[in-house]
Amino acid sequence: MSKNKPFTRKQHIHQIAAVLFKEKGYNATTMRDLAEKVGIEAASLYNHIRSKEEILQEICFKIAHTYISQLDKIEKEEISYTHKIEALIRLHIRIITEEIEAVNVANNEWKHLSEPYLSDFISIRKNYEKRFAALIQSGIENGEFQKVLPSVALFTILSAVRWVELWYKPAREISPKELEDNILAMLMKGLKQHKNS
Amino acid sequence: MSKNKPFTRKQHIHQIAAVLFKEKGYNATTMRDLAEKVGIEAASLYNHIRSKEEILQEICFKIAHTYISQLDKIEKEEISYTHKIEALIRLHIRIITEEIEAVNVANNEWKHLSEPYLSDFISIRKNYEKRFAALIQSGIENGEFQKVLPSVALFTILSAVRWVELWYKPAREISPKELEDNILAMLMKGLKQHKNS
DNA sequence: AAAAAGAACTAACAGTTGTTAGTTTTTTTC
DNA sequence: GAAAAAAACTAACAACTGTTAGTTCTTTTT
Repeated sequence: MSKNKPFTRKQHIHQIAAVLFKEKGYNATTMRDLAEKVGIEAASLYNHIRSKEEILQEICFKIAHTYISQLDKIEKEEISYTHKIEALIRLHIRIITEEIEAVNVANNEWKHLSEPYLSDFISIRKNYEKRFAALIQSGIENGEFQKVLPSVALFTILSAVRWVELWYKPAREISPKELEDNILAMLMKGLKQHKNS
Repeated sequence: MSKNKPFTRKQHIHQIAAVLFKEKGYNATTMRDLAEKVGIEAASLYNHIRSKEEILQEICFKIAHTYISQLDKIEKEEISYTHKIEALIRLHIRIITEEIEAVNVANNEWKHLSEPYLSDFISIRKNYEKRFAALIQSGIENGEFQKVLPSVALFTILSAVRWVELWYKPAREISPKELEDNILAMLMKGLKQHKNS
């Protein structure tokens, strides 16, 4: 029972698995692929994990939990809806740039979860979207935002920040901060020039 | 040699394959799954197609061609950059709502293409993005658009319309036209209320 | 240093995969 | 209606899959 190490072997396996799941997809990644990258035999993986799907489960739910716990915090803050939405957009971009592989897996490979994990994951996600949409709705009622359909605004925002995941590379010439500022400008102000600003 | 039918068996196979590839992913869809949905034995599929991957190839390149040919047309029209970008956004939404399964496959399963198709597909796509970004760039230089990074604007737009593919269902209470209008409003005007409009 | 626990190994399994070979049935052509 | 072509079938293959069993080596604990 020794767990005072900075990185356990299990975490190491998860990390490499996330990279492979992202690159090749969950189904196309074999336990032998994974084992090779880790530097052991496929059978040896089972000293650290219970199954291939367990890896996927832990990646997906870890990311889901990260988003939820941050949303909890933002909901409680006493700031304008504009600032709440901005905070959420920045949050998404930051999580993506920090944990790009895991986020990608959670976004693209969750469908390979088996029940009851699949249903769980979907309902966690729906709940998150509902709460996000409620903030937009409040901002519209408040007069802070234009009268758009909250669901459309929600998905426009969520998908806009999601592209970061497909596109962002640490080596890129643009910093996460710049990225945040530019995306925020696009989403909050729109593409069109306004005569009075 | 009889090809005067409204739908060939091959087209039928492609159509069902697109649905399955979308639902379960390319790798998780077996030829036996596909055959069952078509109503024949797996081996019989090979009277109509050369291989499993050929199906994926034809789906991906058909969609790529649809986008490219429409972009060709829009580039040539003599309208403002604002109208060109709007036309492109509407185009994306329309293609997605009309061919939702095939678009989903082209967007999510292309990575399972083998060479040289993989490289081909990637370069077609990059070329499309380059031309789209050039239109945004011109609009900025022109003063029609805000000074955002063209690449960020490009990806914000592309990803915003892409979510439609994950979200749109023909049974939904919202029509494609409404969807277009709402997304356009979000992207062009932004979420925030402007005092003078 | 002995004992216990952890983590690696080899070998193999049972099931699934895309695909081919060879044959029979159905449809089209003349 | 005979001949040809198209499309279905059954059977099977070789490769690959996740995983287990049993064993050996290495590290930690006492």
